[in-house]
Formats: sequence, C-alpha cells, structure tokens
Amino acid sequence: MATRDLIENWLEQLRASGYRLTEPRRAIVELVAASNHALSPIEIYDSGRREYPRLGLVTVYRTLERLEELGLVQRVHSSDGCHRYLRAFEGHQHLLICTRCGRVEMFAGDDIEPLARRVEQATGYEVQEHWLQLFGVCPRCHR
Amino acid sequence: MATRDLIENWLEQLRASGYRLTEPRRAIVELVAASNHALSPIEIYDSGRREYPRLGLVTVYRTLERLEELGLVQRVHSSDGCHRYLRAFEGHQHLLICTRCGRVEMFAGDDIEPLARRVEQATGYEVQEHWLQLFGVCPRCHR
DNA sequence: TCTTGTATTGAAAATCATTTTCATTTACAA
DNA sequence: TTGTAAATGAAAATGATTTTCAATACAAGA
Repeated sequence: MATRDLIENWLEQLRASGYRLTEPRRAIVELVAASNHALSPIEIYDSGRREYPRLGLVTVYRTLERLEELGLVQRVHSSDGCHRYLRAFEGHQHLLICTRCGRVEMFAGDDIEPLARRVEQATGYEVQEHWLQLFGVCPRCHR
Repeated sequence: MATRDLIENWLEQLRASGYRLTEPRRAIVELVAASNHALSPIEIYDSGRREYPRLGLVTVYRTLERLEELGLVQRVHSSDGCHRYLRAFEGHQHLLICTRCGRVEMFAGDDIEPLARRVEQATGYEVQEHWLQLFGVCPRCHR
C-alpha cells in the first residue's frame, strides 16, 4: 500500500471507530504511518510541531494509545527503557532494531509457537505472549 | 549450589572485584540471590529494610548495577515499563515470566543463534543481542 | 589495636518519561 | 447554524531513576 493510502486508511479506521478527525491526529498519523523507524513520543512531538505547531506532547501519547488499540502501531521496548512506536505490519512479526538509528526491520522468523507449546508442557505455565527482538547495527550505521 | 553458598559466592565476587563488603550490600545480595522472582528495585528496598532498616533506595539501584556488571543478575523488562532484576543462571537463558506474580522460569530453549545468522544474511545487519521472553500465567496463579 | 584515606551510604533534590486534571477549543450530528 | 460531547494543550502530578553532597564506615597500614 502506498504511504498516502496507508495514512488515509488509518484516518478512516479512526473515524470508523468513533473517533473524530482532528489536525493533531492527522499530523501524528502522517508521521508514524510514513516512517520505518521506531519513534519515541518526544520525536513524534518534535517532528509533528513542524507540521502543526500547536501540537501538545500529551496528544501524542493519547493518539499513540488509540492507534495501538486499533492495532495500527505496535509498541517496542528499547534498551534505554523508553517506549517507541512502530507501524504494525500484517500478523505477528519479529523485530530487528538498529541500536544506533532506531531503524526497524521485520522478519517473519521461525515460528515461536511450537517452542511455546513445549515450554507450557514442561512448566505448567499458560503462555500468553512472546517477545522476540533482535538488536544490531544496520548497514547504514555500520560504516 | 545451595542458596547460602550462592550468597557467599556473590559477596566474594564483589570483594574480588575491589568492592567493599557492606551491610546494605549483604542485605541486597541475600534477597536477590535467594529469589526465584524478578524483583523490582522498590520491592528489594521494601524487603531489604526488614533486614537492614537504614537501607536507602539509591543503594539498591547502585548495588544492582554492580551485580549486573559482574553478570550475577540480569535485567528483565516487564510489560509495565519498569525494570526487574533476576539472578543470572549459567549461560544465556530465555525467560518465562508470570504476569501475575513475577515468578520466573528459565528455559534453555532453542538456540536463537542460527536464526540470528540467517537474519544477518538477509538484512545486512550485525546482530548484537537478542531478547526472547515468554509471558504467561504460572500454575500457582492459574487457580 | 588504632588511625586514616577513600569507597560507600542515604537524604534530598534533580531529571525524565508518562499520566492526570481542567478549562478551553473544536468536530460534527442534528 | 448551533449544541454538545470529544478532543486539546498547559500545567501540575506521578513514578522511576539519577545526581549531588555531606556524613559514615570499611579495610589497609601504622
């Protein structure tokens, strides 16, 4: 899907879920839908203000929350402890995150499910969720 | 290794690395080395004060930092965004964390290395680190 | 055993990410 | 248009973590 269509698609999904379409939301959606990076709220705030100067940081947090509810973005945990947000792709994907620039690649990876089932057998836990994230340096930052 | 020996071993490693043996450090080491849970700094602080009432939260943070440097504890990222600390076992282990009580199980799991190599080939990234954490409900909390 | 230098400590303040509060503004249904 | 609930942003509150700094206590040497 072209980036522009993706943006319209997200805005449409917001509307369809009963949310109003506002300038701040549009500015945030345009940024996040168009980026291949895992963005922190403060980065979105800084860039977003170039588009819509009255944007508030609180609105960034609130809009990201909505987008996460709708499954349009996913939250990733970066090693510094802050959260970053990344546009969600189809299905459950694993992440490869550049520790220098925050660029993110997805990989379908091996299915973790069989492992989860074996672990359930062995431990008696009911496994609900898994995280697999790889961290590394992307080719661009590597030079 | 028995818990008591583990505690002495950690204290000895601290001393061997040039750190002094102090009451607060002993109290913290006793707690963390003996626990199967991923503990948050504040939990360690609260329990530790029963042993050593003058304990400060700052010292908890500083001691955990030292123990992490020495590879004796590992930091895990819980879904609420806070950090928790867990005694490190031999080698690289993957974690299964109970989302209700914080209890942690380790599992050797499948080796992620081959996957990491394949992803390096495919993406050109240099993969440095990986996280694999499963979240679930432990048998005790399941009832 | 008794200094003494320095690592360590804890209280308080600072910082940083995130959340809450609330008065004002805005989208949009009627 | 207009009324109203949703949304906004500034400021304050919160919670985790870090920094600062004067007081304390470990441990090496007299």
